[in-house]
Amino acid sequence: MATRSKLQFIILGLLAQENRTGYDLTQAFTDEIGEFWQAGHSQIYPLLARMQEQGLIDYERTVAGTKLEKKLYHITPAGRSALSTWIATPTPELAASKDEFVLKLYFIDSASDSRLPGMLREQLNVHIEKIAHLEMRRQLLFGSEAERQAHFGHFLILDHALQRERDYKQWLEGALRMIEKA
Amino acid sequence: MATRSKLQFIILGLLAQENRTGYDLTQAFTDEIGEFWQAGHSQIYPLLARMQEQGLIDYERTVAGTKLEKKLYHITPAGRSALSTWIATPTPELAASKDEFVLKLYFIDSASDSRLPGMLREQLNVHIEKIAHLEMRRQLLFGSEAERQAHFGHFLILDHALQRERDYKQWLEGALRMIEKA
DNA sequence: CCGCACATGTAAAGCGTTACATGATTGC
DNA sequence: GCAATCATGTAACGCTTTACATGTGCGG
Repeated sequence: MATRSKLQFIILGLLAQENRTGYDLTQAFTDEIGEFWQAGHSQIYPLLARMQEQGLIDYERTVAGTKLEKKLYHITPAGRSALSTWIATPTPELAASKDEFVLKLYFIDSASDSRLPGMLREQLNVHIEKIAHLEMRRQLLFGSEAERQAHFGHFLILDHALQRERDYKQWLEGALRMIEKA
Repeated sequence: MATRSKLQFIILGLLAQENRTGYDLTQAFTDEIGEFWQAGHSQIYPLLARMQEQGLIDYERTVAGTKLEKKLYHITPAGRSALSTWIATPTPELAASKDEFVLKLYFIDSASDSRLPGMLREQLNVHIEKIAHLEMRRQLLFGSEAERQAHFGHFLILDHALQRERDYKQWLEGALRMIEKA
Protein backbone atom coordinates (compact mmCIF):
# COMPACT_ATOMS: atom_id res chain seq x y z
CA MET A 1 0.00 0.00 0.00
CA ALA A 2 3.11 2.17 -0.08
CA THR A 3 3.56 5.58 1.52
CA ARG A 4 0.32 7.10 0.20
CA SER A 5 1.94 10.39 -0.50
CA LYS A 6 0.60 13.59 0.93
CA LEU A 7 1.33 15.44 -2.28
CA GLN A 8 -1.95 14.42 -3.85
CA PHE A 9 -3.83 15.86 -0.89
CA ILE A 10 -1.96 19.11 -1.13
CA ILE A 11 -2.98 19.30 -4.76
CA LEU A 12 -6.58 18.52 -3.83
CA GLY A 13 -6.48 21.21 -1.17
CA LEU A 14 -5.07 23.78 -3.55
CA LEU A 15 -7.63 22.93 -6.20
CA ALA A 16 -10.39 23.16 -3.62
CA GLN A 17 -9.38 26.80 -3.15
CA GLU A 18 -9.43 27.60 -6.84
CA ASN A 19 -8.93 26.07 -10.27
CA ARG A 20 -5.32 25.98 -11.37
CA THR A 21 -3.01 24.72 -14.08
CA GLY A 22 -0.05 22.44 -13.38
CA TYR A 23 2.10 25.50 -13.70
CA ASP A 24 0.05 27.40 -11.11
CA LEU A 25 0.38 24.48 -8.72
CA THR A 26 4.12 24.39 -9.23
CA GLN A 27 4.30 28.10 -8.41
CA ALA A 28 2.26 27.52 -5.26
CA PHE A 29 5.05 25.32 -3.94
CA THR A 30 7.42 28.23 -4.23
CA ASP A 31 5.20 31.08 -3.09
CA GLU A 32 2.43 29.83 -0.89
CA ILE A 33 3.36 26.62 0.80
CA GLY A 34 7.08 26.37 0.11
CA GLU A 35 7.45 26.98 3.81
CA PHE A 36 5.79 23.67 4.57
CA TRP A 37 6.23 21.41 1.58
CA GLN A 38 8.20 21.27 -1.64
CA ALA A 39 7.55 19.71 -5.02
CA GLY A 40 8.79 20.33 -8.53
CA HIS A 41 6.84 20.34 -11.76
CA SER A 42 8.26 16.97 -12.82
CA GLN A 43 6.54 15.43 -9.86
CA ILE A 44 3.32 17.38 -10.32
CA TYR A 45 2.47 16.78 -13.98
CA PRO A 46 2.55 12.97 -13.85
CA LEU A 47 0.62 13.00 -10.58
CA LEU A 48 -2.06 15.25 -12.07
CA ALA A 49 -2.49 12.74 -14.90
CA ARG A 50 -2.86 9.86 -12.45
CA MET A 51 -5.30 11.77 -10.25
CA GLN A 52 -7.40 12.64 -13.27
CA GLU A 53 -7.54 8.94 -14.23
CA GLN A 54 -8.72 8.19 -10.71
CA GLY A 55 -11.45 10.77 -10.99
CA LEU A 56 -10.21 12.97 -8.15
CA ILE A 57 -9.70 15.91 -10.45
CA ASP A 58 -10.52 16.86 -14.01
CA TYR A 59 -9.47 19.61 -16.41
CA GLU A 60 -10.63 21.67 -19.29
CA ARG A 61 -8.36 22.86 -22.03
CA THR A 62 -8.08 26.56 -22.45
CA VAL A 63 -5.99 28.53 -24.89
CA ALA A 64 -3.87 31.56 -24.13
CA GLY A 65 -3.04 33.69 -27.13
CA THR A 66 -3.51 31.66 -30.30
CA LYS A 67 -1.86 28.33 -29.60
CA LEU A 68 -0.66 27.83 -26.05
CA GLU A 69 -2.75 25.13 -24.43
CA LYS A 70 -3.38 25.14 -20.72
CA LYS A 71 -5.02 22.43 -18.73
CA LEU A 72 -7.07 24.12 -16.07
CA TYR A 73 -7.68 21.55 -13.37
CA HIS A 74 -10.59 21.49 -10.95
CA ILE A 75 -11.48 19.20 -8.08
CA THR A 76 -14.33 16.68 -8.52
CA PRO A 77 -16.84 15.63 -5.84
CA ALA A 78 -14.79 12.43 -5.38
CA GLY A 79 -11.72 14.62 -4.87
CA ARG A 80 -13.48 16.75 -2.29
CA SER A 81 -14.52 13.65 -0.46
CA ALA A 82 -10.96 12.25 -0.46
CA LEU A 83 -9.61 15.57 0.82
CA SER A 84 -12.16 15.75 3.58
CA THR A 85 -11.44 12.17 4.66
CA TRP A 86 -7.73 12.86 4.80
CA ILE A 87 -8.17 15.96 6.95
CA ALA A 88 -10.46 14.08 9.33
CA THR A 89 -8.04 11.14 9.66
CA PRO A 90 -6.00 11.25 12.87
CA THR A 91 -2.40 12.16 12.25
CA PRO A 92 -0.60 9.24 13.81
CA GLU A 93 2.95 10.36 14.32
CA LEU A 94 5.42 12.85 13.05
CA ALA A 95 8.47 11.65 11.20
CA ALA A 96 11.90 12.46 12.52
CA SER A 97 12.83 16.01 11.68
CA LYS A 98 15.80 15.09 9.45
CA ASP A 99 17.66 18.28 10.22
CA GLU A 100 21.14 17.89 8.77
CA PHE A 101 22.73 20.34 11.14
CA VAL A 102 21.37 18.52 14.16
CA LEU A 103 22.73 15.31 12.73
CA LYS A 104 26.22 16.74 12.45
CA LEU A 105 26.08 17.84 16.05
CA TYR A 106 25.31 14.30 17.09
CA PHE A 107 28.80 13.27 16.06
CA ILE A 108 30.55 15.99 18.01
CA ASP A 109 31.47 14.63 21.39
CA SER A 110 33.30 17.47 23.08
CA ALA A 111 32.06 20.93 24.03
CA SER A 112 35.54 22.21 23.21
CA ASP A 113 35.57 20.85 19.66
CA SER A 114 37.12 23.61 17.60
CA ARG A 115 34.51 23.32 14.87
CA LEU A 116 31.58 23.99 17.20
CA PRO A 117 31.59 27.79 17.53
CA GLY A 118 31.78 28.31 13.78
CA MET A 119 29.05 25.77 13.10
CA LEU A 120 26.72 27.28 15.68
CA ARG A 121 27.25 30.85 14.51
CA GLU A 122 26.77 29.96 10.87
CA GLN A 123 23.52 28.21 11.71
CA LEU A 124 22.44 31.13 13.85
CA ASN A 125 22.68 33.39 10.83
CA VAL A 126 20.59 31.03 8.75
CA HIS A 127 17.82 31.16 11.32
CA ILE A 128 18.00 34.87 11.89
CA GLU A 129 17.39 35.36 8.19
CA LYS A 130 14.57 32.87 8.25
CA ILE A 131 12.90 34.70 11.11
CA ALA A 132 13.09 37.97 9.21
CA HIS A 133 11.57 36.34 6.17
CA LEU A 134 8.72 34.78 8.15
CA GLU A 135 7.98 38.02 9.94
CA MET A 136 7.69 39.75 6.61
CA ARG A 137 5.30 37.12 5.30
CA ARG A 138 3.23 37.25 8.45
CA GLN A 139 2.89 41.01 8.12
CA LEU A 140 2.13 40.73 4.42
CA LEU A 141 -0.47 37.98 4.65
CA PHE A 142 -1.98 38.51 8.07
CA GLY A 143 -1.55 42.16 8.84
CA SER A 144 -5.26 42.52 9.43
CA GLU A 145 -7.57 40.59 11.72
CA ALA A 146 -9.90 39.90 8.79
CA GLU A 147 -7.21 37.99 6.95
CA ARG A 148 -6.53 35.85 9.97
CA GLN A 149 -10.19 34.91 10.09
CA ALA A 150 -10.35 34.10 6.40
CA HIS A 151 -7.40 31.72 6.41
CA PHE A 152 -7.17 30.68 10.02
CA GLY A 153 -5.23 27.44 9.44
CA HIS A 154 -2.64 29.18 7.32
CA PHE A 155 -2.28 31.86 9.96
CA LEU A 156 -1.78 29.24 12.65
CA ILE A 157 0.97 27.39 10.87
CA LEU A 158 2.81 30.52 9.84
CA ASP A 159 2.71 31.57 13.44
CA HIS A 160 3.99 28.16 14.40
CA ALA A 161 6.86 28.30 11.91
CA LEU A 162 7.86 31.65 13.33
CA GLN A 163 7.79 30.38 16.91
CA ARG A 164 9.81 27.34 15.88
CA GLU A 165 12.51 29.45 14.30
CA ARG A 166 12.71 31.74 17.30
CA ASP A 167 13.06 28.70 19.50
CA TYR A 168 15.80 27.31 17.28
CA LYS A 169 17.63 30.62 17.52
CA GLN A 170 17.40 30.63 21.29
CA TRP A 171 18.70 27.10 21.44
CA LEU A 172 21.73 28.00 19.31
CA GLU A 173 22.42 31.05 21.45
CA GLY A 174 22.19 28.93 24.56
CA ALA A 175 24.63 26.41 23.12
CA LEU A 176 27.06 29.21 22.25
CA ARG A 177 26.89 30.49 25.82
CA MET A 178 27.58 26.99 27.13
CA ILE A 179 30.73 26.53 25.09
CA GLU A 180 32.00 30.00 25.88
CA LYS A 181 31.87 29.27 29.58
CA ALA A 182 33.93 26.10 29.09
CA MET B 1 25.43 14.16 -8.39
CA ALA B 2 22.09 13.20 -6.81
CA THR B 3 21.02 13.94 -3.28
CA ARG B 4 24.16 12.53 -1.68
CA SER B 5 22.23 11.02 1.12
CA LYS B 6 23.05 11.75 4.70
CA LEU B 7 22.57 8.13 5.64
CA GLN B 8 26.09 7.20 4.63
CA PHE B 9 27.47 9.87 6.94
CA ILE B 10 25.37 8.64 9.82
CA ILE B 11 26.81 5.20 9.26
CA LEU B 12 30.31 6.65 9.13
CA GLY B 13 29.67 8.53 12.34
CA LEU B 14 28.34 5.46 14.11
CA LEU B 15 31.26 3.36 12.92
CA ALA B 16 33.66 6.06 14.07
CA GLN B 17 32.28 5.50 17.58
CA GLU B 18 32.72 1.74 17.48
CA ASN B 19 32.78 -1.22 15.12
CA ARG B 20 29.35 -2.61 14.36
CA THR B 21 27.50 -5.12 12.22
CA GLY B 22 24.69 -4.20 9.87
CA TYR B 23 22.33 -5.47 12.51
CA ASP B 24 23.87 -3.26 15.18
CA LEU B 25 23.53 -0.27 12.90
CA THR B 26 19.89 -1.09 12.29
CA GLN B 27 19.31 -1.24 16.03
CA ALA B 28 20.98 2.12 16.46
CA PHE B 29 18.26 3.68 14.34
CA THR B 30 15.70 2.45 16.81
CA ASP B 31 17.50 3.04 20.07
CA GLU B 32 20.07 5.75 19.71
CA ILE B 33 19.22 8.11 16.91
CA GLY B 34 15.66 7.15 16.09
CA GLU B 35 14.75 10.56 17.48
CA PHE B 36 16.58 12.27 14.66
CA TRP B 37 16.74 9.89 11.75
CA GLN B 38 15.20 6.64 10.64
CA ALA B 39 16.41 3.82 8.40
CA GLY B 40 15.55 0.17 8.00
CA HIS B 41 17.87 -2.76 7.46
CA SER B 42 16.87 -3.07 3.82
CA GLN B 43 18.33 0.35 3.25
CA ILE B 44 21.41 -0.28 5.33
CA TYR B 45 22.75 -3.58 3.99
CA PRO B 46 22.98 -2.50 0.34
CA LEU B 47 24.49 0.82 1.36
CA LEU B 48 27.13 -0.91 3.47
CA ALA B 49 28.12 -2.97 0.43
CA ARG B 50 28.42 0.16 -1.71
CA MET B 51 30.41 2.03 0.92
CA GLN B 52 32.78 -0.89 1.26
CA GLU B 53 33.35 -0.87 -2.51
CA GLN B 54 34.14 2.84 -2.26
CA GLY B 55 36.68 2.17 0.47
CA LEU B 56 34.91 4.24 3.13
CA ILE B 57 34.44 1.23 5.37
CA ASP B 58 35.62 -2.36 5.52
CA TYR B 59 34.64 -5.45 7.46
CA GLU B 60 35.94 -8.65 8.88
CA ARG B 61 33.94 -11.80 9.11
CA THR B 62 33.39 -13.18 12.56
CA VAL B 63 31.46 -16.23 13.61
CA ALA B 64 29.02 -16.51 16.48
CA GLY B 65 28.35 -20.02 17.70
CA THR B 66 29.40 -22.50 15.02
CA LYS B 67 27.99 -21.14 11.80
CA LEU B 68 26.39 -17.71 12.04
CA GLU B 69 28.49 -15.24 10.11
CA LYS B 70 28.66 -11.62 11.07
CA LYS B 71 30.28 -8.84 9.13
CA LEU B 72 31.82 -6.50 11.64
CA TYR B 73 32.31 -3.19 9.88
CA HIS B 74 34.89 -0.55 10.72
CA ILE B 75 35.63 2.87 9.31
CA THR B 76 38.69 3.35 7.10
CA PRO B 77 40.96 6.43 7.01
CA ALA B 78 39.16 7.47 3.82
CA GLY B 79 35.87 7.12 5.68
CA ARG B 80 37.10 9.25 8.57
CA SER B 81 38.19 11.89 6.13
CA ALA B 82 34.79 11.89 4.39
CA LEU B 83 33.01 12.17 7.73
CA SER B 84 35.17 15.04 8.85
CA THR B 85 34.65 16.89 5.58
CA TRP B 86 30.90 16.49 5.85
CA ILE B 87 30.80 17.83 9.40
CA ALA B 88 32.93 20.82 8.41
CA THR B 89 30.79 21.63 5.36
CA PRO B 90 28.37 24.50 5.95
CA THR B 91 24.80 23.32 6.26
CA PRO B 92 23.12 25.41 3.61
CA GLU B 93 19.45 25.24 4.33
CA LEU B 94 16.93 23.17 6.11
CA ALA B 95 14.29 21.32 4.17
CA ALA B 96 10.63 22.00 4.76
CA SER B 97 9.44 20.29 7.89
CA LYS B 98 6.90 18.04 6.15
CA ASP B 99 4.68 17.85 9.18
CA GLU B 100 1.44 16.24 8.04
CA PHE B 101 -0.66 17.80 10.76
CA VAL B 102 0.52 21.28 9.86
CA LEU B 103 -0.32 20.52 6.27
CA LYS B 104 -3.88 19.59 7.16
CA LEU B 105 -4.29 22.82 9.08
CA TYR B 106 -3.30 24.76 6.01
CA PHE B 107 -6.52 23.70 4.35
CA ILE B 108 -8.76 24.75 7.19
CA ASP B 109 -9.96 28.25 6.53
CA SER B 110 -12.24 29.01 9.40
CA ALA B 111 -11.48 29.22 13.12
CA SER B 112 -14.94 27.80 13.72
CA ASP B 113 -14.41 24.70 11.61
CA SER B 114 -15.96 21.90 13.60
CA ARG B 115 -13.00 19.57 13.04
CA LEU B 116 -10.48 21.96 14.57
CA PRO B 117 -10.90 21.36 18.31
CA GLY B 118 -10.66 17.59 17.94
CA MET B 119 -7.63 17.79 15.68
CA LEU B 120 -5.81 20.15 18.01
CA ARG B 121 -6.53 18.11 21.13
CA GLU B 122 -5.53 14.86 19.50
CA GLN B 123 -2.26 16.39 18.39
CA LEU B 124 -1.74 17.86 21.81
CA ASN B 125 -1.82 14.37 23.29
CA VAL B 126 0.74 13.14 20.81
CA HIS B 127 3.14 15.86 21.83
CA ILE B 128 2.52 15.51 25.54
CA GLU B 129 3.53 11.86 25.25
CA LYS B 130 6.56 12.79 23.19
CA ILE B 131 7.67 15.28 25.82
CA ALA B 132 7.39 12.65 28.53
CA HIS B 133 9.43 10.23 26.45
CA LEU B 134 12.13 12.79 25.75
CA GLU B 135 12.33 13.84 29.38
CA MET B 136 12.86 10.22 30.34
CA ARG B 137 15.65 9.80 27.81
CA ARG B 138 17.28 13.04 28.90
CA GLN B 139 17.28 11.88 32.48
CA LEU B 140 18.52 8.43 31.49
CA LEU B 141 21.33 9.56 29.22
CA PHE B 142 22.36 12.88 30.67
CA GLY B 143 21.48 12.74 34.33
CA SER B 144 25.01 13.59 35.27
CA GLU B 145 27.19 16.48 34.21
CA ALA B 146 29.94 14.04 33.19
CA GLU B 147 27.70 12.43 30.59
CA ARG B 148 26.88 15.81 29.12
CA GLN B 149 30.56 16.52 28.71
CA ALA B 150 31.29 13.16 27.10
CA HIS B 151 28.61 13.44 24.40
CA PHE B 152 28.02 17.15 24.20
CA GLY B 153 26.53 17.16 20.71
CA HIS B 154 24.06 14.45 21.59
CA PHE B 155 23.10 16.32 24.73
CA LEU B 156 22.54 19.50 22.75
CA ILE B 157 20.22 17.94 20.22
CA LEU B 158 18.21 16.02 22.78
CA ASP B 159 17.75 19.26 24.61
CA HIS B 160 16.72 20.87 21.37
CA ALA B 161 14.18 18.15 20.59
CA LEU B 162 12.67 18.65 24.01
CA GLN B 163 12.43 22.40 23.60
CA ARG B 164 10.89 21.94 20.19
CA GLU B 165 8.19 19.64 21.54
CA ARG B 166 7.38 22.00 24.41
CA ASP B 167 7.08 24.80 21.92
CA TYR B 168 4.79 22.72 19.75
CA LYS B 169 2.61 22.00 22.77
CA GLN B 170 2.39 25.66 23.66
CA TRP B 171 1.44 26.52 20.14
CA LEU B 172 -1.39 23.95 20.15
CA GLU B 173 -2.63 25.23 23.50
CA GLY B 174 -2.58 28.78 22.20
CA ALA B 175 -4.56 27.73 19.13
CA LEU B 176 -7.13 26.01 21.34
CA ARG B 177 -7.53 29.17 23.41
CA MET B 178 -8.02 31.19 20.23
CA ILE B 179 -10.85 29.03 18.93
CA GLU B 180 -12.54 28.84 22.30
CA LYS B 181 -12.78 32.60 22.46
CA ALA B 182 -14.40 32.71 19.02
C1' DC C 1 13.78 40.58 -31.72
C1' DC C 2 15.25 39.28 -27.42
C1' DG C 3 14.69 37.64 -22.86
C1' DC C 4 11.83 36.19 -19.27
C1' DA C 5 7.94 34.05 -17.70
C1' DC C 6 4.36 30.78 -19.03
C1' DA C 7 3.32 26.05 -19.97
C1' DT C 8 3.92 20.89 -20.25
C1' DG C 9 6.01 17.09 -20.44
C1' DT C 10 9.85 12.71 -20.11
C1' DA C 11 14.10 10.29 -18.33
C1' DA C 12 17.39 8.78 -15.16
C1' DA C 13 18.99 7.85 -10.85
C1' DG C 14 18.76 7.49 -6.16
C1' DC C 15 16.10 7.50 -1.80
C1' DG C 16 12.92 5.15 1.29
C1' DT C 17 9.30 1.81 2.86
C1' DT C 18 7.11 -2.53 2.97
C1' DA C 19 7.14 -7.11 1.99
C1' DC C 20 9.46 -11.38 0.81
C1' DA C 21 12.94 -14.74 2.10
C1' DT C 22 16.19 -17.49 4.82
C1' DG C 23 18.70 -19.33 8.49
C1' DA C 24 21.27 -19.55 13.33
C1' DT C 25 21.56 -18.68 18.38
C1' DT C 26 19.98 -18.29 22.95
C1' DG C 27 17.11 -18.79 26.82
C1' DC C 28 13.23 -20.95 28.76
C1' DG D 1 11.07 -27.94 21.26
C1' DC D 2 9.66 -23.28 20.71
C1' DA D 3 9.86 -18.40 20.63
C1' DA D 4 12.37 -14.24 20.52
C1' DT D 5 16.25 -12.24 18.90
C1' DC D 6 20.29 -12.15 16.01
C1' DA D 7 21.82 -11.82 11.37
C1' DT D 8 21.76 -10.86 6.27
C1' DG D 9 20.06 -10.23 2.29
C1' DT D 10 16.57 -9.19 -2.23
C1' DA D 11 12.35 -7.33 -4.64
C1' DA D 12 8.76 -4.23 -5.71
C1' DC D 13 6.94 0.00 -5.65
C1' DG D 14 6.49 4.68 -5.08
C1' DC D 15 8.59 9.17 -3.92
C1' DT D 16 11.88 12.83 -4.99
C1' DT D 17 15.42 15.38 -7.39
C1' DT D 18 18.04 16.80 -11.33
C1' DA D 19 18.47 17.04 -15.96
C1' DC D 20 16.74 16.83 -20.58
C1' DA D 21 13.45 18.62 -23.96
C1' DT D 22 10.18 21.64 -26.35
C1' DG D 23 7.46 25.41 -27.49
C1' DT D 24 4.34 29.94 -26.76
C1' DG D 25 3.25 34.73 -25.03
C1' DC D 26 4.30 39.18 -23.66
C1' DG D 27 6.68 43.39 -22.70
C1' DG D 28 10.40 46.35 -23.71
